[in-house]
Amino acid sequence: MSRLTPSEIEPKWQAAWERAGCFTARHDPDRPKYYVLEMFPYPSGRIHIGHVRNYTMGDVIARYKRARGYAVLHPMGWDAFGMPAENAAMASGGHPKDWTYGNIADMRDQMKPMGFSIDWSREFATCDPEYYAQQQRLFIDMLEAGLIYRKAAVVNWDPVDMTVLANEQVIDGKGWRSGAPVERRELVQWFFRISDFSEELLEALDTLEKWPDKVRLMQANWIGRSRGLRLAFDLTAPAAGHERIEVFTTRPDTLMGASFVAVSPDHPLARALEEGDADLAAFSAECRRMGTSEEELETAEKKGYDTGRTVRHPLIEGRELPVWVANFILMDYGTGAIFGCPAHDQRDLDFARKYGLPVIDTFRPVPFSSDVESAEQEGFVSPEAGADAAFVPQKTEKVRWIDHFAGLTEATGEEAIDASIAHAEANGWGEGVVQFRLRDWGISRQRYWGCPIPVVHCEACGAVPENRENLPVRLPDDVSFDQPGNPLDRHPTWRDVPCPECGRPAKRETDTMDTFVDSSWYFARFTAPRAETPTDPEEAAYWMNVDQYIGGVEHAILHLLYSRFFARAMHITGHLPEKCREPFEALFTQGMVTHAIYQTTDDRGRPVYHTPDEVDVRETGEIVVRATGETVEVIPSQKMSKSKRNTVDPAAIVAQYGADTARWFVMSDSPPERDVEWTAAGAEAAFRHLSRVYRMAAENDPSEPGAEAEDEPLRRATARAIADVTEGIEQFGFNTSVARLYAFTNTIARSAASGAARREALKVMAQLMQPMTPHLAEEMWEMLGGEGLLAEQPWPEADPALLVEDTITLPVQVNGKKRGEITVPKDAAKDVIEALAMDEPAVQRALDGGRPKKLIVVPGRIVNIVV
RNA sequence: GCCCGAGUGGCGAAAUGGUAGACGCAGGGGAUUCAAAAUCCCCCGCCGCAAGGCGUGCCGGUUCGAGUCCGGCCUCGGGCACCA
Repeated sequence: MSRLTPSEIEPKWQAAWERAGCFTARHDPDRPKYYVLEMFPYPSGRIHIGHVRNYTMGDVIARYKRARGYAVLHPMGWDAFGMPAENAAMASGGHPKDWTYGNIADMRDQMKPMGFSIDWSREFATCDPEYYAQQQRLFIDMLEAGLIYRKAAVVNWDPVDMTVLANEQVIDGKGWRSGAPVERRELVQWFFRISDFSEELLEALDTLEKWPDKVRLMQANWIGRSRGLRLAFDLTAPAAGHERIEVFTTRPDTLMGASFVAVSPDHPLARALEEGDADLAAFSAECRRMGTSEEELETAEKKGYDTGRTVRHPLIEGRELPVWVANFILMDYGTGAIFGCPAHDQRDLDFARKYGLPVIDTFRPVPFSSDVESAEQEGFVSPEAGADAAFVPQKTEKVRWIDHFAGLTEATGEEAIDASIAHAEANGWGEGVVQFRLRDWGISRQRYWGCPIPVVHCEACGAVPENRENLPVRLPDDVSFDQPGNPLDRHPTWRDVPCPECGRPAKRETDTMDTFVDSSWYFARFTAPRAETPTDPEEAAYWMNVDQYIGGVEHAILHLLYSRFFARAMHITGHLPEKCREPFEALFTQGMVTHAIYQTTDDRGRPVYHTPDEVDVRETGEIVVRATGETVEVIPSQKMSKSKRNTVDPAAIVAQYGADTARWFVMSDSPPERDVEWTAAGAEAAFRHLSRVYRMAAENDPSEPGAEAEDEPLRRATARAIADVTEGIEQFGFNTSVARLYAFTNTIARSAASGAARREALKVMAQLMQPMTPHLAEEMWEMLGGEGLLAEQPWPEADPALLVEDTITLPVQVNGKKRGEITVPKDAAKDVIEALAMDEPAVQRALDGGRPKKLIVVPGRIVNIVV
């Protein structure tokens, strides 16, 4: 019996494709182009099954589009800068560069046997000096275009290791290595002016029709456009040189319910007051002993400090409000100061209750019945009357106002906000403003393994960009990681350079760029990866935009938003054409592959993680570390990540069953957009199926006679399979395409048609399987006498005449419940269908003598009898 | 805490508002075999002898008809600006 042997056929066909140059992207003005891109990987060391899933999806699209006649660009590269390389160097010696390039080599070696139709000649890593040289050029162009500036910003500071920590490295408010409580510290850093593009980035979301709605919504919320009022509260007595506090509010309609003003600990007034108030200074210091993440700020206990100062309410003569410093006010948003209206904001209410501040209703619900005077009579308890829940109705809901300054009685929140802003502007006590949540993008990182910021600091000339002919500013190789902090800071021969402008002694910028910068333009670089400029205009004009971008939802906001900003910046600086302002035409966010995490703890109580192949499941169900027998704690599934070691290595599957089986397996079963919990069962079944298909091709004999009458149904089934599989691929429903191919296999296997007819069906099967299992498909194509390489054949077309069915089966419902079925000619008249439906015995039984009130016939779909 | 998703048999899942469970896994039965492997065929949501009833996380609503649309919850996952 013929056997499928992947270890023989897979290398054979990979070599054949290579020889024929099938996957080299060719700029061909006579053909439509198609650029398919999967988010490039971080070279962590091993590919995991999530990568296989991601790149197989892209490969299915790439191979399909090639068969459809497109000039396809399908490149691969490495997002190669970042912290893990430095962590590895600190943990086990060695150099980040060696670690990174070693990992890249390993991962490339793992990926090539997968048979992805990638143009490897365009490969690059972001840590290649040739790449980051162009990134530095972009930086200088953007600096000159006014898109970059410097300002102070807070970072997580580890006071023991004397180093800046990433949010990820702050665990329960402590540094992950030192265990010391982190502090917030201000550093002067470089920023991209992404917030200048807030309005545009928001509005352009509407044009991204082939993006998932959820991603557009997440981005819109992130940019966070809000209309509100800016107004000032005058201090009753000037304090530390301040006479007023400017606040921004999105709910100016609740101003009559204001009962306190709160400012951020970083607000200039709070800082000034610290001088003469040791308790306040202590409070603020405590606030600063906290990480910088919004999550930490928002989930921390809300705390405040009464400054003893007061402000005057702008509209109520004689009302004075206390001024508090509160840990939940962000200096980065609005003016860093708010007024609190506890009756209509839960956070303010919690704060007011905690510190005994007044609660004043400004509106109540409109009573449901017309014969009562107030909501109270219907049992509503307002916050002012002691309720623990703030009254926060939808802004579209009508409420009854109490003594509103603009004279409102009943109005929705939206109407009230508009009226309030209009009133404030007309009477000169406030100004309507549009505020965005989006902040400028801070890119300075106090680390070695990143793209050096090409700037020199000169005492006379200030921050001066490096001369372009001196690019790249290369990372020095002779550095050590035996002490914390940035090795560039303690590298005098690299750091001390003459000023590019005046030539006097100066110092290089030792911060490097955020790695998000690297990934914000790599897609453009792939169009001309060896160009001496960031892009080549002709290549960019031809290949851009990315027609289909594929990646994880976890990148829905930051990476995609930064890339959208960068595309605009590159257009402004002349590196991309106008049409590239939105660089990704279509986006598909695939689900993550998740797996349980196996954790033990070391003698200091710190977590130790174990990979799935390091543990055994005992008969009792207990899961233990194979080497030590220690019982592990099983943490529920999360996305696979190197740091949690819950990754599954596809190498074992590939070694046992081959790449096609791994590819087939990750495309089947789960819909691509959904997360999938990895289980090893099923790979065996996938291999069995591929073997079966292989055998059917190997054993096909075209001279074998068959029942002539069976040829036609097989041709119909073939046409149906072409239509359904194609639709599945077009709609990213790869799992349904796979299901259709299973069904088609069964149909062929059971068909009594002639050998020749079966051969034709099997050739189509090979064509339809080619995107998913390319090696098997080539082997079949060859065995079945197909011309040339299957990878270069056009996609099969379904004969429309064969797709039409003569009769259809209609379900018959009684009161929405299915009771029977009728089979009718395709174009049966409505009254014929009605009569047939009424004649069904099961229908008669369900009617039970009742008379039909209404008969609904949905042509081609269903009959519903309403009694 | 805030923003965004997801939830359907024992399991992975399918289903333009129109037959819930296609296809696959696991399981059960059978054929072939001296036996086994491999292969092939059949059954397979739950309750019920059956007729039938109940079923898409929970509660309510819209509709002739809801897994699908609307409102309110629950659970799980993603993001929260220095993980990538």
